[in-house]
Amino acid sequence: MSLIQEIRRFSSDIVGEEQLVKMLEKSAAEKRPLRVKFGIDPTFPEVHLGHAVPIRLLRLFQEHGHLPVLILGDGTARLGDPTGRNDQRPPLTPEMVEENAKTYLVQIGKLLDLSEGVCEVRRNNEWFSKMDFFDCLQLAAKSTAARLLERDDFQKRMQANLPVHLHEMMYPLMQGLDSVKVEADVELGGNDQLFNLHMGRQMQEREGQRPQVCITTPLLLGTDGRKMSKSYGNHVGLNASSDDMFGKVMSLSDEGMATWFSLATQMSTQAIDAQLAGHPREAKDCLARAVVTELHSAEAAAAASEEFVRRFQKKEKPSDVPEKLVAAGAYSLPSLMKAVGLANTTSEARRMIEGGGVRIDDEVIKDVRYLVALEESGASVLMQAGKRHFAKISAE
RNA sequence: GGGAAGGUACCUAAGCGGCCAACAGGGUUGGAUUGUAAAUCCAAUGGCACUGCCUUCAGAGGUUCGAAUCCUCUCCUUCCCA
Repeated sequence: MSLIQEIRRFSSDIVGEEQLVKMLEKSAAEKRPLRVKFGIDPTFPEVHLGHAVPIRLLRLFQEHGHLPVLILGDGTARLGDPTGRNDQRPPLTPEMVEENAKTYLVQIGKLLDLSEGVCEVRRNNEWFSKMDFFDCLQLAAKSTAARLLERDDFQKRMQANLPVHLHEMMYPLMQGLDSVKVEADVELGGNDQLFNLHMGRQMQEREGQRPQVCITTPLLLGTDGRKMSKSYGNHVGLNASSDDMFGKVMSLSDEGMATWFSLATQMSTQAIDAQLAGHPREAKDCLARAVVTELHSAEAAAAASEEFVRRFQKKEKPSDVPEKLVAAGAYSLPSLMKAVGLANTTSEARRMIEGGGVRIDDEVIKDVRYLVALEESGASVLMQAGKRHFAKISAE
């Protein structure tokens, strides 16, 4: 399959498709790689599979000899992309951003070769930190209020009588400036990024550069069918353990499977169709294996699958239960649960107990005043809270 | 600068002097069922040394036996006019 065909598979919109075809031809003839920009703001400590879709497309370009320009938005992260948001997020401190930026590189490195020569990693503070107020004014002069207010998010917020802050309108301009600074030929992003990508294209044109081609990738929805986001808890982190990742994928709704197959795995369309024709559970197992294989290993995937069957289909205990040590003594059950982290508060622990969700050594305990006797050093009990959480508690 | 409407738990949103830890829906959590899918049903949903106690209804004061509810000031948001 040619590069352009593969690109089409992973994209939902290509602005300047004809231009892209010509660029690819020219690049091949002149042996000059295209500069393909992808920017990500280190606003959270975790990168998830949703982010992985454009990254995978970026890798595709890389495999074909082009140069990924990865922008870690340590400048833009301070502001935060208002896309899809109807509230302002609390501003991040430079320290938090730096912390996140480091882990981002590790996580993205699982999918993309970040070695020098085959990839360019930039931080946009390189230019934003040097701009003074008048530079900012100049940047603001690059667009108009009407143009920026066209954005869907802003429209919706204004209709709902919610605030739209001035600095939020700067975000697309900042992202556009990135494109100018790195002289991007192509920029990738999720399909909610179209507006921002367009801005880069326009700004480059104003600066006398060749406008970038904008490619957006379809959105990978979270396991519950909503937009994948950490705050919904429906995301699959690239850093997640193999068991966790496998379990998350298995909890995916059936409707989402087809998209997940095509966006989160490397499988061919034929292989995917074959899977989808079978039992949904088997298909999902195959999907989960594929995902875990890419981010961990085939062995880890096989192990995670077995573990999953053992735990949830056969309802056996997990093969390794975290062990917690406590001082010898008798404990009231709710406070012990809080102490070992199976509940956030004792009230929460009580609720679980009353709801029949707590077992000690396989026996359901419904009495909130139950005392766990761990008087002798070395004594231990197996505690289960809910379906997934286990702890082996031993007395010191 | 002038005028109007608002700020209630994770979100939406009732309550407008005692029956309020606060209606309802969403979400979340636990349970049943199941393919840890969907759908459905039940329950819980501020904290704690839990038949009680403590801290909440933007913030600070005040009125009252008693305030989320009334008054004063402050902070924040939106809308209209300039």
